[in-house]
Amino acid sequence: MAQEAFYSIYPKFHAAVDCIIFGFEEGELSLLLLKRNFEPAKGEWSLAGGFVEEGESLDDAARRVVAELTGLNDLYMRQVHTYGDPERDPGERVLSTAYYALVDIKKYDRELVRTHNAFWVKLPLIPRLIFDHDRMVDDALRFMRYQASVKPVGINLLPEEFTLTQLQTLYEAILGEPIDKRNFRKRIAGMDYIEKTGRIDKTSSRKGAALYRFNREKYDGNFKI
Amino acid sequence: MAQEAFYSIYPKFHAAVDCIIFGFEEGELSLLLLKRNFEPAKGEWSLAGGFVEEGESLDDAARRVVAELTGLNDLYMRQVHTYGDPERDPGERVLSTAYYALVDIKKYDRELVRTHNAFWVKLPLIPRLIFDHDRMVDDALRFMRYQASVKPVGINLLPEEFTLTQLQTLYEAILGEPIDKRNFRKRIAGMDYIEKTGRIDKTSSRKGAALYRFNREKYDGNFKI
DNA sequence: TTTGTAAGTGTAGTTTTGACACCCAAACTA
DNA sequence: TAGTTTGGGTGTCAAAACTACACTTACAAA
Repeated sequence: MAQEAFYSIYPKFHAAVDCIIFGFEEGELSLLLLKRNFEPAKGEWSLAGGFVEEGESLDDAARRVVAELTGLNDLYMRQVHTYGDPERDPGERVLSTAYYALVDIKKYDRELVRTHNAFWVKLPLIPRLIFDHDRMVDDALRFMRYQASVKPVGINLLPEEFTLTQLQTLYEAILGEPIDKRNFRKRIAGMDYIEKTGRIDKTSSRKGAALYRFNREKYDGNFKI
Repeated sequence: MAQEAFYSIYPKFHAAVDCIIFGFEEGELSLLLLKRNFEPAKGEWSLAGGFVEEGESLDDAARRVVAELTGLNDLYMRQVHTYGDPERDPGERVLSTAYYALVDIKKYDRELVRTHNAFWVKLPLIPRLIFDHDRMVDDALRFMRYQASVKPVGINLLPEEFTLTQLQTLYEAILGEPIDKRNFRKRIAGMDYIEKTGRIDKTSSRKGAALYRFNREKYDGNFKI
């Protein structure tokens, strides 16, 4: 294309994506992190990342990186921020765009994760990460918390059907503070897009707890106008 | 550096920044837009943009682009999003990171703006923009509105000293809805970081209106803990 | 001195939020 | 089979936050 001539005098850069993959287990948020058995920074901990390929959008690159590690497609993912400090990667200059992903921690491909030498690490135990990945985690966590406080994205960390106690524990983990059970259930009762399935979960208590599910149609109907 | 070998097999891309420059005048938000007298897309309207240079961070590139157009440094600027669709620029592939900037519309360098063939356009009159710049404006506006609802970033659109009526009109423009005068003033009265200067603005009314200023120290003291 | 303009001020009703404690259903055990 | 254990489920009241609403004031200009 003739227009290429306009751009050719400008520099080009490597472009990467780094993914903050959240899971939820035993009442705590976890991140899926790589103990790198490859260069650069072999032996250190990092986020799951990869270079953007020709003809691939940033969003697609992030989806590919997460799918290669977990076997999961169709995850809830959002772009967080792009990091462009010339010194951020000590090797060569790389622009990196961070995405967060929410995973139902029961579902990922354990074999894939093992072969990548990746591990779920609970939030308070996160080790120091390479480059500026610590900051990416901070920013992603803040952004995810904000989103969770505004719309029910947290649902993506739970199985299709969940109990209200699970949902409350999840939100306590996300927001980092205890929530009053009755007030919480009152609020949920006001959300018609979180609906009883009629089924009962018997694993968590003798009495059994009602299972709920998220109804996307009702939610979109309420808010998309 | 030896590590460069790891990256050299991956593609490189042009990286650009595009800036959504907000101003406030006559009770309405405006954007500073370019009527392009240069290729590509000569004759069409676009955001102020530029390519990232070697050794320059994304933030610095955005500051440079805005400074080159307005003569202003030290503006309030925030990264909005990075756009990476391979087809987004019909010329050649370019990753573009959008930033918004808030300008006191009294202060910019008129000569610079004129030579760039740039114009302040009130929000409802914004023309169709090139590439995906329309979407960038949407995203920036949504993000700026959110930030303004949470912290007093709007202040950056006003002169150092301002009246409460100006401030209210500004917030009405940002939020797009009328605000009750007494409730607004009650709320502002509760913010000790918006303080009376003791001076009076006589330009807007016969009676004269008290001038206020934003006290950054008090604000940081209240919220940075 | 009259008139016009924007500045400035308080209250009462409503809604939202937050604190708080007990009974229930079922399974397990003695 | 009675008793115990465990998490599930439910309502009220007080405080705080928010919303609606209308008149007086100071000054300048006519």
